[in-house]
Amino acid sequence: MSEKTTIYDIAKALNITAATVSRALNNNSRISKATRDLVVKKAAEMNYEQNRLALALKSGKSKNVGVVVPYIDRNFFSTVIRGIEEELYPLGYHVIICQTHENEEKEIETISNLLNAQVDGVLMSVSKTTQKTVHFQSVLNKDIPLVFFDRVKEMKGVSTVTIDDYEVAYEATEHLIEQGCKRIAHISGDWKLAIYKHRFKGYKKALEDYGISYNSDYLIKAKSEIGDGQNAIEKLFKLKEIPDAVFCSSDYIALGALQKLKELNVDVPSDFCVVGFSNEPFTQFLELSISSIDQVPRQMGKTAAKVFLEQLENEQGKIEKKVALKATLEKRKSSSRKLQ
Amino acid sequence: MSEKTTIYDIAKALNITAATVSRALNNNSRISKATRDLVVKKAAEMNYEQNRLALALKSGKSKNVGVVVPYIDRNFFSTVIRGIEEELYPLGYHVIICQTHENEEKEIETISNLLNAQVDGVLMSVSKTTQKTVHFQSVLNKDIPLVFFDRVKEMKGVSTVTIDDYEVAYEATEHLIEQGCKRIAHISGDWKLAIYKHRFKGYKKALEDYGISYNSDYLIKAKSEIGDGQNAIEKLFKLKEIPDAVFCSSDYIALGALQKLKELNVDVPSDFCVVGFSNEPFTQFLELSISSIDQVPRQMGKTAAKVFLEQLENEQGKIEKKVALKATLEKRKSSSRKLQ
DNA sequence: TTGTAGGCGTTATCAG
DNA sequence: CTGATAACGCCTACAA
Repeated sequence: MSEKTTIYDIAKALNITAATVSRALNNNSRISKATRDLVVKKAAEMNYEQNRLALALKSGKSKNVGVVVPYIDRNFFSTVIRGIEEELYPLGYHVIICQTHENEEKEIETISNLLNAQVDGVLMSVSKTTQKTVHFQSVLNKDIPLVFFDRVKEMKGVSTVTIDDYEVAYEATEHLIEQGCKRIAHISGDWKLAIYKHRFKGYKKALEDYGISYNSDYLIKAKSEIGDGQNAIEKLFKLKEIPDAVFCSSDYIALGALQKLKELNVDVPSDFCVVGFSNEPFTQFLELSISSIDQVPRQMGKTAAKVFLEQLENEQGKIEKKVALKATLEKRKSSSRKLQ
Repeated sequence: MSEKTTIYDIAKALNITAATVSRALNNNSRISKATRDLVVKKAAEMNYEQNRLALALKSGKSKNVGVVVPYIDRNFFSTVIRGIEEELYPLGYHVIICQTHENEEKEIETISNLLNAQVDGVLMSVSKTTQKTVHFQSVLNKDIPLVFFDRVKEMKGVSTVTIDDYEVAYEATEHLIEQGCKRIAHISGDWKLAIYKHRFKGYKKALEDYGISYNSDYLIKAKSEIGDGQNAIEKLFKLKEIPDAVFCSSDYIALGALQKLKELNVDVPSDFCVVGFSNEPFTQFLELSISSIDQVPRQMGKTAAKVFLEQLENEQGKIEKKVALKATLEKRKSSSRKLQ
């Protein structure tokens, strides 16, 4: 029972040739209905299942895609992957997932492994530390679609799927201004990642448009952890002109900020407003729920998958698509003065 | 540049045969250092990379494992997968992920696809709706290791990795008793899943051991959503003898319960204690943090991977391993009277 | 409509 | 130590 039956086994049992079996199973036009039925029946009887590996080797298409992310258990990434899987599974693709742990070396190695495994495409979010682009180039050199989502690297030949970071950051800042905030701080991330730069620019533009002068003391760069949010608030509250709002590039920073604000007995949102980024599940469960930006991760995954498929079709065209999805600001208590 | 170089290309360039190239690249003993160096150098020069697909077809080992879960973006599952990936990647395995959406048909189809793709093993958490076991049997029939984690089905030949649901449920209930709770309710899930039954039994045993008689009015079966927690509390508070604590099989239920309790102006934990299950990230971020049980998902993933590897080695032995990891109760505010 | 033969890229076996 | 050959399972010209 542990033996796998091949088309040869079926052929032998039916006294025909493997080629005929193959044709019958693939609904090839050049086959008589009689033998087709016969073969199909026998195949079922013998529990035949096509060996995708052999097919892959023969056809040059593995029907696998590689998905590379920093950490798979980050809510944002796992949701993107969910979208990718749901879009690609019905078409017969399998999704191979790999983690870089935000490590460039690992990313390079991973991509090489994926290429060796003959994936039909690579969908990824680049690691924070990544500087080189040779590994991306090696994907392109093999004419394999490369799609970046969220964390992108600008390169010729690769498609990208992002959110409109600039616009939504503008929108968030505008929202804070509308709440009556005058001294709006911004906690940003590592500018090596374009997303953080875009968010900063949207923030700054909104200030300008509303006649609020940009104060560089109000810009803090930090990692994305709770402690960083606490530290940032501590720092901001030592300034001569203490801010009255903060737009954070991460929900964890926003959470840390809120914790520290509570410690300082600052009333949120009356005296201070907070907006986060990512719409992590916890933001809505808090007593003092956190306004945040939904990055539509599932849609991003589905879109990335679709872009991959498009690239696959236009193998000659080498199309390079840049999609920016509309992210949405979820207004919650931490920044809703009027609702109080 | 889009051409992939094979060992034949190298052989041709060096005027030797492909077999020799293969040997050189695989550090076969029967090869002279001179030619080996020559080949290795040339291979690097020509950007040679081994085609895993061809190797897989030849060897019968794809170096891929399939991981099947209901939804990949559930924190618990994505963390398990993280553990699996981290354990298996260094050994050259790739992880293929598939979602069942809690649908038996999809689960059956998925496993069939995975088998066709010649995965070397299947690691999975069964869908809530699954009744049949034929698809699991078909994995075993091909002598491919099958490892269940968390949500298992008892079958000969499969290994399982779970947490000690019974013990930790006992521990949680005991903890509530120690807080002085006398009328402890339990919100359970669908008993088609063994985990829920085990948790109930642990809960019941603890009551018995402490001389508290079990009251069937205090047992509520529910799904795992916030609304279910709210409804449960509503129901419990209509009883003649209103409970003073609840042990929930899910953190979302615990959250819903707390929301409703607040609505009813019940003081937690002074007048009512709550314990959840899963240690979802949000439980610790809440103002009124929720006591919960950590299912050590990362460790579960790593363990499942190790068990898979063991099964692989003992291909003859057909060992069947049942591992129960020690889960830990994280005591937080929702049930900590003494700390208040 | 069906059979024959070759090849996808590797490795293993058997000679030499 | 190296070369030739076959085989993994499948598909697809080409020939019959």
